[in-house]
Amino acid sequence: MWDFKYLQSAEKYNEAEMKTRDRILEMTLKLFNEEGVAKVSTNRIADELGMSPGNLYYHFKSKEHLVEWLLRRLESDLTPFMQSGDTLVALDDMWLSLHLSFEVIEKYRFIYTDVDFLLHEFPRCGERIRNMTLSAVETARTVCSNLARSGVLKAEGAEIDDLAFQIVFTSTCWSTFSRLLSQQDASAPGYAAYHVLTLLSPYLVEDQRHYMNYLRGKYLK
Amino acid sequence: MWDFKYLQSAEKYNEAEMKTRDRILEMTLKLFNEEGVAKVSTNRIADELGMSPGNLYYHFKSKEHLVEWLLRRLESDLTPFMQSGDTLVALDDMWLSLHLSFEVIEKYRFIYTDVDFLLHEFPRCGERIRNMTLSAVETARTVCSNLARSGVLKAEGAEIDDLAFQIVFTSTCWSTFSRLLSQQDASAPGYAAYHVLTLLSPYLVEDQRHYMNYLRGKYLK
DNA sequence: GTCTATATGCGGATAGAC
DNA sequence: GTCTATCCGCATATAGAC
Repeated sequence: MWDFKYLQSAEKYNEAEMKTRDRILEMTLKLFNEEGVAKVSTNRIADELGMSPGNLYYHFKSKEHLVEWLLRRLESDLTPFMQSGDTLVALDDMWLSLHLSFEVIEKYRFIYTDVDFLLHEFPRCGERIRNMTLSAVETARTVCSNLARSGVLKAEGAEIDDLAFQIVFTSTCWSTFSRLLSQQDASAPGYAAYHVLTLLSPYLVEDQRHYMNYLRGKYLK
Repeated sequence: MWDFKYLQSAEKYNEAEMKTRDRILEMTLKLFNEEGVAKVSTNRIADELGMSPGNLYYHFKSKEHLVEWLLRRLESDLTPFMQSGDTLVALDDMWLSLHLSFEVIEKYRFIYTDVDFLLHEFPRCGERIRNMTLSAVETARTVCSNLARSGVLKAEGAEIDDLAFQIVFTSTCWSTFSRLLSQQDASAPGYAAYHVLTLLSPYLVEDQRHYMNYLRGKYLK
């Protein structure tokens, strides 16, 4: 009987805690994306939530932990794409996968626009970002190899390596560059996909290139 | 007679002042590059120079002014390359121009690695960086057009625009990405040139592509 | 030009009451 | 879980003596 009550109250306890934790993480993500990690203080985050700084620190014991948990979320949101390397054999599959992963990246864009700050300020987070990026290169290489094997892509050896590298480079740095070029930047994820497809374009076999130009065109309304 | 003396002393005054100003700017550049604008305080810069904070503020009345003067230097170091668009008709010329401008960019890399912070913290500087980048795109477009006209490059219209855009994107963001991938990063400017040449590669006419692969190869010791 | 001393405020983070 | 109050340190920037 009180077992049940205990469980209930434990559940309630967790639910409430998770709710506050999530509210904090969501506000943190919003502010970090909008104003940058360096400029947004923990006090500021608490303020915007109508919450005391003490309470925020009850849930996350340092600013670094806020970054770390957001990074975990990014990692887990990207996992499906990182594991799909071998299932992508057609251009269509690859395009969809790219497009969806850019939406994830755009959601956590501060990780990329503030990467240099994170590298210096929170080395442990920097290490995670580095590892994530390195395995993204591996995934991209696998995808390109498979596209080449299935005859969609005409590239070999070093060309594939360079291509995979440039795809990840573009994915990683695009938000920084697009924010530099214009303050209002709603269309950023679409253009990232556009530019990655542009990188692939010259290596595609003729008929696939036409199809891809059709896909690319859709990003330029 | 005291006219002369007056001039002399005015000169001395300026020499001394310029020397201190330059020492400050050089140390600032070094520290900003190594640790980021957000992390390096004006007190820290003064400390490293064995100088008082008051003295530093006598020469530069705010942190923003330090950034602004370094930005001016970057702009003036890049000017020759920005104006050379129409004189580059061979691949060789373009390559050399690229290589040299990457050395300049690498020298002021903090401008690029901290661009998002600068955009938020010092909007006036952000505006300058944006304008600089936009005119770099214009220059790149001119260069690509000329290479196409002289038969080195096989590209037209939208392809040239995309290419120019990607060249500037790569130049701008390369240092951020290379720093993400490895802490020790001496070879960064070389690799930036390598990747820009890789972007051009598929659009070059046959014989030029072989020559360019030779150039690219030199970056991979 | 350069220094010492200092104003002023905000940053991250903690203690202890409720 | 949440709040109030607060510690401590460092940041930018200035005043005024030398």
